[in-house]
Amino acid sequence: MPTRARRADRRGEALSKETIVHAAIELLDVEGEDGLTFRTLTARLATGAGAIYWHVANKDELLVAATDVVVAAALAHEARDATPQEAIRAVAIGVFDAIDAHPWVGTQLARAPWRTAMLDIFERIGRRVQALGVPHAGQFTAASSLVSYILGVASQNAANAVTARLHLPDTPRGDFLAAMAAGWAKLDGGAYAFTRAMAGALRDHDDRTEFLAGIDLILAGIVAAR
Amino acid sequence: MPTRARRADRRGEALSKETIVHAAIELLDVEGEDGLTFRTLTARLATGAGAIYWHVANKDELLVAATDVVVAAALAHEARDATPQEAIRAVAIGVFDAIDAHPWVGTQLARAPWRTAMLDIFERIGRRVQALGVPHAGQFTAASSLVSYILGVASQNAANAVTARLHLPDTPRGDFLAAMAAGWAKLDGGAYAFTRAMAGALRDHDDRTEFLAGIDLILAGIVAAR
DNA sequence: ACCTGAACACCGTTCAAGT
DNA sequence: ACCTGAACACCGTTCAAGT
Repeated sequence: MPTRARRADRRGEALSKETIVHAAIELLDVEGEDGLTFRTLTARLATGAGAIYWHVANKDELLVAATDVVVAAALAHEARDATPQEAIRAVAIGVFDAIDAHPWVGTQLARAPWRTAMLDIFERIGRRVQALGVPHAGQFTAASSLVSYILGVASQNAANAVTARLHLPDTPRGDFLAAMAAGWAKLDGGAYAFTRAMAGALRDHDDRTEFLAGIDLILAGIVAAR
Repeated sequence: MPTRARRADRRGEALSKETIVHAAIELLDVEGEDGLTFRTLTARLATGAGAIYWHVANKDELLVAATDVVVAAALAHEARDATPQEAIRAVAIGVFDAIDAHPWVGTQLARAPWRTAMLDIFERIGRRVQALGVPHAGQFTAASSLVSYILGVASQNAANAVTARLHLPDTPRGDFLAAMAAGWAKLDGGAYAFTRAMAGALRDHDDRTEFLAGIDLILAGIVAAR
């Protein structure tokens, strides 16, 4: 009975959109962005391509659903009795870490905006912007600037990590930064005077700290404009 | 003589990396991100796939080179006798408009960071951050926050435009925003109270103005922290 | 040195056929 | 209603063969 044996492979779970999305997330996490194909997915779920298409319209819908699951998990717990600034930082770090753990989410958020995932982030941030006392006319700008910054930096960070892993696997982050900083230090002192001077800062910086420092910069600007 | 006739198709120009990159840019602009394939490219250049691979290592190198050309053009003219703030705004708008005109550049900058294109933007911004009087220790954070914001928002904007064009072709921007705002206005008042309240702001906002307002927010934060 | 174009190893998606 | 898996129309890339 091949059918029984195959069903057993996904532990008796019936095929459903949820099962499919979770298998997709696992493939994306383990094998990377290119690791998810309808062939790897049908193999893992021990089924045919048509079965997946019965539950899901196409690959894009699958990616959107997977992104929603990860972002929802990242936003799952809300910090109570925190200042608006602390709460905004918490959301930012939550999204940052989620994208760091699932780099493909960064690609996805950069490509298909204003779906559920992004809306949830916007809502979370926006409430805290209101709590900050920003007048109504400035709330849209403040919230969307923060969201854009968060998604932009986090995605770029993830892309960096993927590129680094691709070109120099098994290289510790520190070694990679040192190598890149060495490259900056060798740049032309005329055309790239600033970048060159930043080589040291690049080598010693911490992505998360830097990310949060940028959030604080925007928060300071929001408070100053208030 | 088929060879002569084919050469004539690209107006006597010999095949070179430059010719190839320019043809790629044209395809990307006219046909969109998916419009560039080695088949459309060989058809346009009236040659074989191997000819292109002789000049270019792979599709990724082609995309990177195309991005560099567009960004270099966007940064071509530097504003003289401008305040640092004005100069930063000018760079930001230049990149924004370039990505708006060539949406595929946004995707590219979000995926393959720290290549020439991004480095050039970083350098331009960084010099003005220095001119702003930011102490050395804060320059890296300030410059990379600005660059991240610029690329993040501009890319998201481009992705939005592409999505809109894809799903609702021939719909004016205003109609699209109105439809989206109507969607926001219908959101659940509990879970999405903030987003719902922003429906009006979404409908009436201008992407460029909003983008610049975010830049000003960060600039205000940088000046406040100085 | 540079170009040709068929061939290879993949994709996402469809669909007649099964249960 | 749900699943199977072969088939279709594509991809990027390679490579023996030409000039």
